[in-house]
Amino acid sequence: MDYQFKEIEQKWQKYWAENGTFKTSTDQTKPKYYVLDMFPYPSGAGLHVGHPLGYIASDIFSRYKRLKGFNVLHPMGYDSFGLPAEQYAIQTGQHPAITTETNIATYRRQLDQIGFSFDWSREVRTSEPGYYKWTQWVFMQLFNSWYNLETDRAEDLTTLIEKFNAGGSAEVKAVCDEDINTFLPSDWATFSEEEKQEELLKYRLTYLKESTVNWCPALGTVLANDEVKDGFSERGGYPVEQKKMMQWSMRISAYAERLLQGLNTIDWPEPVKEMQRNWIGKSIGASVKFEIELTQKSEFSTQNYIEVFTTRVDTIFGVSFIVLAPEHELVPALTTEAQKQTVEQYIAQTKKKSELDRMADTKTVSGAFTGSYVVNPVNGERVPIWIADYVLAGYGTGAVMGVPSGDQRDWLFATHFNLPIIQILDAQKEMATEADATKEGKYVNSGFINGLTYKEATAFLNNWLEEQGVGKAKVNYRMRDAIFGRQRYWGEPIPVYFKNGLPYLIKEEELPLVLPEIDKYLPTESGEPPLGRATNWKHGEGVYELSTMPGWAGSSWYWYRYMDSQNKDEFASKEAIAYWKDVDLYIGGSEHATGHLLYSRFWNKFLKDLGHVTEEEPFKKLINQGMIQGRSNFVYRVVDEEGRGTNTLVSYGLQKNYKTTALHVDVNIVEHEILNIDQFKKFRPEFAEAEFILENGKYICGVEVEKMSKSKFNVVNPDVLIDNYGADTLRMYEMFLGPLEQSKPWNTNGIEGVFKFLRKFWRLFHNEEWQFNVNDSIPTKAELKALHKIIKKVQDDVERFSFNTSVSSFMIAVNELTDLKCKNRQILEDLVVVLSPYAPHICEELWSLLGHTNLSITPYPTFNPAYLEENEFAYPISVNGKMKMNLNLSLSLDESQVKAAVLANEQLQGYLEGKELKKIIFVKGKIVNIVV
RNA sequence: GCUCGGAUGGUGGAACUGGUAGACACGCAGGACUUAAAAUCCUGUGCCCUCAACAGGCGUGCGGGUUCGAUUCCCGCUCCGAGUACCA
Repeated sequence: MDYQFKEIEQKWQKYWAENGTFKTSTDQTKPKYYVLDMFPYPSGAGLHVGHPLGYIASDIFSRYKRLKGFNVLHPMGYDSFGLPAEQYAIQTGQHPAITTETNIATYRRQLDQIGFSFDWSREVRTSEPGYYKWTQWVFMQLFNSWYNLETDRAEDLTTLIEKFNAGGSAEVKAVCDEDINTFLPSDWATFSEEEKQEELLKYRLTYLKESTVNWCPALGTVLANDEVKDGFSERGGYPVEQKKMMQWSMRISAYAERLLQGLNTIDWPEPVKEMQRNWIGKSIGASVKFEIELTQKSEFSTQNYIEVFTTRVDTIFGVSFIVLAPEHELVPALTTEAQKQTVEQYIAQTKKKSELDRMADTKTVSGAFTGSYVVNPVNGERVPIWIADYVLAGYGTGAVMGVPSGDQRDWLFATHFNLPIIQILDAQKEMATEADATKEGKYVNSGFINGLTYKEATAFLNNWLEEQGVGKAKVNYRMRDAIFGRQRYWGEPIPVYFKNGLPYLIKEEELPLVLPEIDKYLPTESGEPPLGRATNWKHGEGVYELSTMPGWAGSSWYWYRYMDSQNKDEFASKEAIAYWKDVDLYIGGSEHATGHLLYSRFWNKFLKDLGHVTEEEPFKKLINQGMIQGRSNFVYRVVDEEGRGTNTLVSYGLQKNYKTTALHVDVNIVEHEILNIDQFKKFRPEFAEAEFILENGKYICGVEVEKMSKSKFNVVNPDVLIDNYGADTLRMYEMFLGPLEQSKPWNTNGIEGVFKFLRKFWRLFHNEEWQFNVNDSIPTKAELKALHKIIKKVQDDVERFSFNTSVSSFMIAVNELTDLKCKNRQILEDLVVVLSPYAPHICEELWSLLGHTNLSITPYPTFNPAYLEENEFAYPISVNGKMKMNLNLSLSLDESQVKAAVLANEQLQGYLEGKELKKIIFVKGKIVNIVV
């Protein structure tokens, strides 16, 4: 029989499932290799052709590694908490768990028919209580921990309390809230239980705090910074506003430096690392306190200075003004009676501007003078205090020192408001049109640092400021703590209850805290989160937390659960973690660069600090597969004089002769841009009687690359392709499409080529009557050469994730062996093994026809370079990089023999015409060029 | 604005450390088989000049450079894509 892909694929998928072929266990005799895909959120739309791209690549790699003798962990699961299921529940009343279950079933069916080698016995679902029990458990560990700067790691809260008992707050160097109290051990002892809890909350790695949050009214929840894009929610695109709320946060800022340093130790794409570096946003500089001028001092009870953060402390003699963010807490007190109206007007004006306006409008200079002054600590100069919205409340201290000569924004501000511009470096150019931020030259107009260079001045000033107690060198990070609560239903309950307004953890034995049933998935009438509707959502006297965890909670540790997914006593056993350690290869989209991938690194480092895991970084190597875009097809409807659509459609090439409107047409009824008119009439019944203006007898459609979406009729469903060509063809074609990491539009046009290849491959093993036919002859040189070329090529390609080029090489190899009429068993066996990661079903079938079993763990054939060696060559040689001629030369000749042979060559002699032969250029023992 | 990535035939793309640019596939054209179609196979296919062959010229976004030799390295630009954005 010819290649019957359906039969073969069903047969082997069933076989793999029944025999547990890809079930993995810890095997100390083999080296481990952990290949992980970013697990999907099971959306209702099912998989489109873009989703499996990364899974296919990771599957090829996993299968290849198994052949290479590794014990491969390659699991799959679902990130099954999330907004869409909940939005659907709000609309229909159907429980999100049911929606999720249905969607997962679809995903599973679609994944299964592609023939992945996942170990499904390890499947995880983040919305299962058996799983989220451990997400809650991690939360509890974070709640019970603090970050000790002296040991530079997280520690259990008991060590903090010990320090409080021993030396009071002075003993402690921690990453904590700013408003901590200072107290002696004796004070601590007198604190009430409530007071102690309140103080400890400021140190916990997950803590409750009043903070400004991104509030999305349409979704009725807060969002993390990475879930907001340009002032709109990432999911749904609803407007987001700033709001002050009591919120759970994760003290990820404690790990800023380690998260930054860790990037140097992992093999990730540079753009992702760069994004994380920017997100962490480390800047090295100094904080400086500017004392507020005496006249206003009386108004300040707690603070009589303004603290600024600068990366250019060396420019401090050039300060001609101070700018505060309009929201800065000292603004009301600093504003003088005379300036009150101006300032209040300005604040009102900036408040009106939305986040978006403020971002778009970076050119207009605006600001207001408060009427107050500070004193520059280095020279005693009076410096006016302004407010302006180019200073952000959320970064640094919300205040900057204005140095117009060295900073372009300060320059614009100074120019606009006529403030002095002071030259500070002798090498600075004229500052008539812009600031000069270069650090060259020696300082001038700069008091005691005159004559120093940038490096000297910075070091000197940092010291000086610290000695005077008015400043110090400081490192600032842009990364904020991550908001950890969502006012939604479909997420992990936070294992906390409240007593006297303070949070307490439930006991570990009480885990999991199971999500309660509620009547409606909406906030309560009083505006509480949906969990407020649950009856008896109480812990003894206390009420449980009503927020749930954000979407990223469950995905921040899931790779550990795969190591031991059924464990009821631990999130994973010590033995499993010691064996599997970390993820060797992680494949997924780059859209998670500053979300999931950062939070996962954070939790991993935390778990390491507590000794629960062994590695500092969770994902050794990361690959971002490119996005598959949609490729839309269009038909062109002719529009009449009045602009109404007619019943006539004109082919793409002729449309410029008419007035037309473009209409999306289902890509599945277009092949090579030629419209299938019969199917089109069914697709759009209103065009059943339409007239078609054709070119060369065909209707040609227009093409555009857009996002894949139902409304654009450009979604290609893998099910259809598998039905027509089989999973092996789909797998190879997805790889053939182009480099894995490159984004590209999907185009089904070339799939025939891959299908033809698989059929040819099948035929290598059969005679004309479709009988299985291989022989035991001795392989010829040519056959061995073809085989070893492909062994080497695939090995090299897979190791560098260049899967597209191997597909081409397979085609060449099969063409060569077909031409050689190769039926040799030895050759074909090795070929099957080499191809099997790419096209596992057909290879399993042929492997069994060859009389073998256990293809998935058969050793990868050993490459023997001897088969590729050649002795005689006829190859072109250029002279002076120009002319080309063929010389038959033996590669075994040494250099002088080659020279003699070249000189003796008649053709060359004619060309040389007595000119001297200067140089012969060899590459890999071959002459490539002769210089005369 | 900044950072990163990219630009190669009609199309997707190949060329791994500079060494025959365009592999492989699609498409197109022609042919074989067939009553016909499908399937399969064969041939051609970067552009220009040429009836054609031979030969030649031009060719990897643009302009320079290094080199015996550049798609590859360096400098300067143009365009496209992604991320980020008043971060002091």
